[in-house]
Amino acid sequence: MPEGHTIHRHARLQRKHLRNAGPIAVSSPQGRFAAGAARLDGSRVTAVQASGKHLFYRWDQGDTLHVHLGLFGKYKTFLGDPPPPTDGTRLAMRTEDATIYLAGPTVCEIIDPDEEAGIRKRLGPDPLDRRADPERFIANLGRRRIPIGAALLDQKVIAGIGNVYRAELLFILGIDPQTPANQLDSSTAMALWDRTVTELRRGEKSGRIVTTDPADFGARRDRDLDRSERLYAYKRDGLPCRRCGTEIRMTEMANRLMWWCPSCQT
DNA sequence: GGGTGATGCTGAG
DNA sequence: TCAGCCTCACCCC
Repeated sequence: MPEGHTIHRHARLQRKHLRNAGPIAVSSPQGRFAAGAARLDGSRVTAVQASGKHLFYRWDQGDTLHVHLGLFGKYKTFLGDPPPPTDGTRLAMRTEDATIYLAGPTVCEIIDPDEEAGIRKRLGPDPLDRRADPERFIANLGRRRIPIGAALLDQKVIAGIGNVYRAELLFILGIDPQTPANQLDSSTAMALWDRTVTELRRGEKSGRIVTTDPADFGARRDRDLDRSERLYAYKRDGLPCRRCGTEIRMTEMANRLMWWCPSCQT
């Protein structure tokens, strides 16, 4: 379930359990991270940081653990006695009161400072980072001729947007996904950044992606919405646009499926 | 119980 | 451009 909001949420929630807990029991039930787990076992976590879709854990013996969930990766956290790990559990971290299981990540590795610098260098500004500079995002767009629908998935342009938010943000701002990135005027680009910040923060808080207005469905909170009510465009091909009634269309862009309203997004 | 799709990304060609 | 990787939740019998 991982776009940037999920990763930042994991960082925030796991920080509570891991940071300044006692020594952490680290293992790799599945075995594929056995050497790394052995190296971390019994150490303490001093920080958990999210950057785009990457997670970095600082350990007091100097190591940094790097995790990227990819498409399939999932965390599960249990308070008290955890159930036995599944066959796919790559990493288990256990403190006195919580156990965190990680399964299916694309990346779970111990890295050195140079490697971390390399990863960070490849990332554009992160809308969930309060120190992020929107001007960098605008400058990045200005340098690309690719469609904005492709640029938003490029983590070097902006870090943390995934396939759902790409479709939703372009719909909300009424931007045709085919528009070349360098042809967005700077006020539109700034509005796109601002809305991205708003929506990702909203997702980080609630733990789910909701871009519609609950009030439109007679609901009070994001969590009260049915699955079919949460989004404007994503996976709604063939259904009427919530704003104008035109059929939502589906196409492929940057190797991923993309949904948009041909009448609202021009 | 089996089949399938998924909110990601890389590296080979 | 495209195959490949990683795991599990969900859907349909």
